[in-house]
Amino acid sequence: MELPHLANAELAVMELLWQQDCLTARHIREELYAGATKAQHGTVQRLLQRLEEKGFVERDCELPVHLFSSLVSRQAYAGSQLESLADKLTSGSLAPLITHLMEQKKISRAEIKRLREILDGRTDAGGKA
Amino acid sequence: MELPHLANAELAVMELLWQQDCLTARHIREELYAGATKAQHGTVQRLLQRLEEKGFVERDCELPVHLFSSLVSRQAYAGSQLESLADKLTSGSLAPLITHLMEQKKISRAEIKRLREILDGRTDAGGKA
DNA sequence: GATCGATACGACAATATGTCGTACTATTAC
DNA sequence: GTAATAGTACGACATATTGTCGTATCGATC
Repeated sequence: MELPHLANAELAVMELLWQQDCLTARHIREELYAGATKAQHGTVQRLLQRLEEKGFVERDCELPVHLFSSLVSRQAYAGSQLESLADKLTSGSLAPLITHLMEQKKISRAEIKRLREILDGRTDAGGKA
Repeated sequence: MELPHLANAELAVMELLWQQDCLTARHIREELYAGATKAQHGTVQRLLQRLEEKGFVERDCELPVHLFSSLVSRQAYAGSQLESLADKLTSGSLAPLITHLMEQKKISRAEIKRLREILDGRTDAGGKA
């Protein structure tokens, strides 16, 4: 996998595309820069262009007003980031990471229950997230 | 927690300090820049200074040759990074991250076993790593 | 005080990122 | 066809981070 890292503004764009199937640049600008006095046309286009280069976003050029949609799911990105974290810090193993959080009581009882269900194969990791 | 992010060279220094209790700058330079022609005195001092500013490293100034030791364990750092990852991407929940890795078969059977043990409280998360 | 090793830190190059401005294109209105 | 409008492409800049180096300084030893 090994997806590149996304910076804040880029992630904000992806957040929108993860919530809605496809959006125009205008739509994204209105969401992201709602109160902005200056029109951030260029900024959004630039962000989308770079996300496209990174392979995170797809562009439908059928119409003159392009439609953008995400090519990488939130989970795929999150998973890849988690993997590289583990690779960098714990020889690829998740155990030390989770052990530490457990010891620090950073994992709630509900979360523990959910994780156990996931590991047991009952992968209805529903909950809210 | 919320520890700052470490860049590659900084992490390399921490790796050494995680392996050995305390080291001189010289020692670190010899490990990190073994084959270097130029003497990277300054570089290492700078890295150590910045790590000190970030609160990752402690300096013992008793002797004129300072001794450096880590203030943040590998696990603490890894845990904090994992937390901010989850906060940024999955509302703080680990379940979606792990679910995805499981679905992608990115987690080995052994690792699953170990994680289950951790969740069950038998926190002898030994293994390697 | 000269010398040697170590520390302190300013400065620079490279990179990444967010932003803006301008040029170009396509559609619509006249 | 041309003007006006909306959208896209992208060069360019400001800022921040990081790795690197060079120089100044400090302390101990001789």
